[in-house]
Amino acid sequence: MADKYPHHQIEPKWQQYWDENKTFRAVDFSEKPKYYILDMFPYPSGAGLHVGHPEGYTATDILARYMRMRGYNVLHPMGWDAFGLPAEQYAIETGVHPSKKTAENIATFKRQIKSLGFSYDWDREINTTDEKYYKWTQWIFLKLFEKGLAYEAEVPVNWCPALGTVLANEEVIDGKSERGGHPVVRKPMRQWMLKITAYADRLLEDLDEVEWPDSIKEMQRNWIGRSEGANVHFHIPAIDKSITVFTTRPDTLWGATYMVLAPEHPLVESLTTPEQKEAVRSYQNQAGLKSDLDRTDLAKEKTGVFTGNHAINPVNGGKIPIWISDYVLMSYGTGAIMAVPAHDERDYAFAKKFDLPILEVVSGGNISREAFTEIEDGVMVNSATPDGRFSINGLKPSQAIVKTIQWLENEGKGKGAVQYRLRDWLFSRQRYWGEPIPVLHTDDDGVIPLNDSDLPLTLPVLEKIKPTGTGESPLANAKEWVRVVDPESGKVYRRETNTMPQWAGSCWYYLRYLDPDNDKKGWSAEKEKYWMPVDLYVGGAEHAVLHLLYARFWHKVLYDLGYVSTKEPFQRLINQGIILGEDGDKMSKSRGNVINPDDVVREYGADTLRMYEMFMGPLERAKPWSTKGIEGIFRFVNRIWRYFVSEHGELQHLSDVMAPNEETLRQVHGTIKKVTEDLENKSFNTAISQLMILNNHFRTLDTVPRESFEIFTLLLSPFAPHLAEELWQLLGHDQTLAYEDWPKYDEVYLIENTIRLAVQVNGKLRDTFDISSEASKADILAKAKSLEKISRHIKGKAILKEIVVPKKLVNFVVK
RNA sequence: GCCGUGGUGGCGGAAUUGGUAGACGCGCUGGAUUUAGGAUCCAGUCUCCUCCGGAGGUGCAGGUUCGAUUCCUGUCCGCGGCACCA
Repeated sequence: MADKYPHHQIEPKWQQYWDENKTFRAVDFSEKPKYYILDMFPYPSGAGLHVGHPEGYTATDILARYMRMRGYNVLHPMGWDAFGLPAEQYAIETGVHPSKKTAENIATFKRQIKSLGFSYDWDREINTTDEKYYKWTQWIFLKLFEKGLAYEAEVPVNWCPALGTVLANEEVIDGKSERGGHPVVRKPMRQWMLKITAYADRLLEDLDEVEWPDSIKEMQRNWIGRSEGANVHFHIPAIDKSITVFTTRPDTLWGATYMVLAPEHPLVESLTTPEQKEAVRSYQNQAGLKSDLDRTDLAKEKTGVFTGNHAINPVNGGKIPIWISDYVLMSYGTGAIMAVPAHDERDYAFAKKFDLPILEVVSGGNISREAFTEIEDGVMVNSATPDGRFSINGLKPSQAIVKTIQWLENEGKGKGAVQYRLRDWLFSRQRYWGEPIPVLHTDDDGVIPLNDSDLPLTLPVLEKIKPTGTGESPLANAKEWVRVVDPESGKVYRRETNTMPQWAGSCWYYLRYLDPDNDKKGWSAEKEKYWMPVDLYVGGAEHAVLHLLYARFWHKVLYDLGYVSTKEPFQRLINQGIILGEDGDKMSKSRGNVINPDDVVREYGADTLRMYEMFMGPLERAKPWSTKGIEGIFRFVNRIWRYFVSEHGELQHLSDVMAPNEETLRQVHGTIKKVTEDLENKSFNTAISQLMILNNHFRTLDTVPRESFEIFTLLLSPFAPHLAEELWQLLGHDQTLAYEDWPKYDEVYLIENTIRLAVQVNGKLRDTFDISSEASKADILAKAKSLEKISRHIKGKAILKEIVVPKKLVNFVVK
């Protein structure tokens, strides 16, 4: 009995070989077609790699290796998204500087990733915390600033007193901080914002140009949330001002029986009547105390207060009461709505609660029971101007919308408008461990951007990183760094102490890989033209919206400025599903179901881990880990090894002279076909199962023709590269197989002389039989009828129909 | 609530221009080998029945069809995202 596959020797041996020979270096500019295949780079956490990381990395690695063998010039890089809160929190707790902790974490991640044998071009490794990298992150910020896309604003932010910092919405879960679970309150603060809303339409439209999963595109569309409608002006005689509302249903203007303002609306103060002042103020206070979440939580029951004042409905002169309620958000539209209770569910609920009139203007529903919101089924009624000169009665709502907008525009009472759910991007963080924002502030609140030549603006080394407690970044503690004196004028400036969010570095890293050592530019135009766009981008679905939207936004800005040549950065996208614990739950330390890839590599080797992660099921789906399952793959690897390699380390069961027989040729070429097609479709699990089938076939042969085994080795190599390289060397080759031609199949060998047909009677399977693939329809029917099991079922019955599906089945319909 | 996505043996999963449901792997059962265990190898393994033959079966209920995991209608459940967006 031969030994087990000695992965402890073989895997490090080939990893070293690939390193020393720079086997996977991507060459800029080549006659070969290019293929840029990218992984979402990891945040190197202190916990190290978990088995979820290698899932996507293995998929891209298999494809990268496959594409090299298909003759492509492949760019497949890896790097580190290394800024972020955890290292800063760690520094605050332990006093260890984030740069030190980050370097350690990166070293661990790199060792772990390298132990899996991925074919990255390590010469292009990047690190977002490297000043040579973030110099260019800052440079892009200056471009955004020059274009007027970066601005400062007082905005209410999620202030977490315990962390002494402001959190992004995505870092707040259930009103508590994601890290630590501390309470979070809203507090207005001066912040940097990026005007992503200026690109809303293009971010939406260009989704049509990329090959992404529909679900991700849909999520981005929903996030952008474009809706068409009209802004309509309502006059308020008491204060002689008008309030503009946004509505998607201008057709229902005649049914607007009241108006609602957000409690924070600036006109609330002036239009509230003295009698209502008290009630309004107390409602405003209540609403102000609630976080957004509380407001939506308590939304089941509508609340609100009458301001005492009225507005004039512009279409019919009707006097309608103005209320305030927190179901109207200041942050969307104009912070004011016209309420049409008959045709809007929220308005309906509010009107019922406060006994406000409900007026039907679209017939077809039953407004005594519920709001009728259909815009295709239904007919406009009660909708004409008092003088009768304009009417939409009798129209479908969808037509009435268009007509009403035209009329509003002609009358100067409103205008067609588009609203987005998307908000501008809150871009500053009150943190130390991030890219410094390269601007100076003057005494009089002026902002002066740094010159390109002043970049990078590096982080000062702080002896101790601690929150200022005021909400400012710990950088504010670096007094000498903050104070800048102009040597010529002697003027004193204050540096910006906010830093950029973690998203910043990941918004353009795919460009830095193209030209990682360039210190004159972020990347060269020629290299960008050669390599972009990213042909395939693989990562977790948790980045479906934010990272991908932010990166697309930056890319479009760079496109407008002429720095990149493609409208979209990522042509194709695949989201890998998460790997669950053996118990089917999400892996987490608290559940104790975490699998450490180091343990798996030690016990089974990298080839087994790689193949198991691919064999578990379709890449996109969530799948539970199974220790028994990985042993099955380990057996497969060992069966290959033991059958073909003797205990003396020499090949066996092979023949140089024997030609493959018909069956072996069919199996080998069928496998080439199946594996190739599966790789094109990213169906790694079925490709591996086909390799198993071929290996099972080999093991039924005493002697396997060498040429057949060589093909098997090449087909196996993207999946289990260490094992394949070793076999390739044993087969007598003195160079890596990484650039061997991918095997081609010949249809000739796939033709079967005899085929097995199924025979059904009334659609039920009754028997099967073998017949020449060339047999005529008549022969097939005759033979089928002659089968004992068939004649039994058709005897004495009338055959109504005889169906022959070529190469598949025969079906008799009898009665 | 809305949007997206999925539901197939004991388990992971395979098969959709509609054509033999359960490939491959795990687990399980039996056998070989072994002092024994492990490892390895061979065979079997959707369920049920009156078992050389039948019946049922892809979340559930219907429909279209000679034939449905695949198409259509309704419905239930899991997962992900959004959540008063006017």
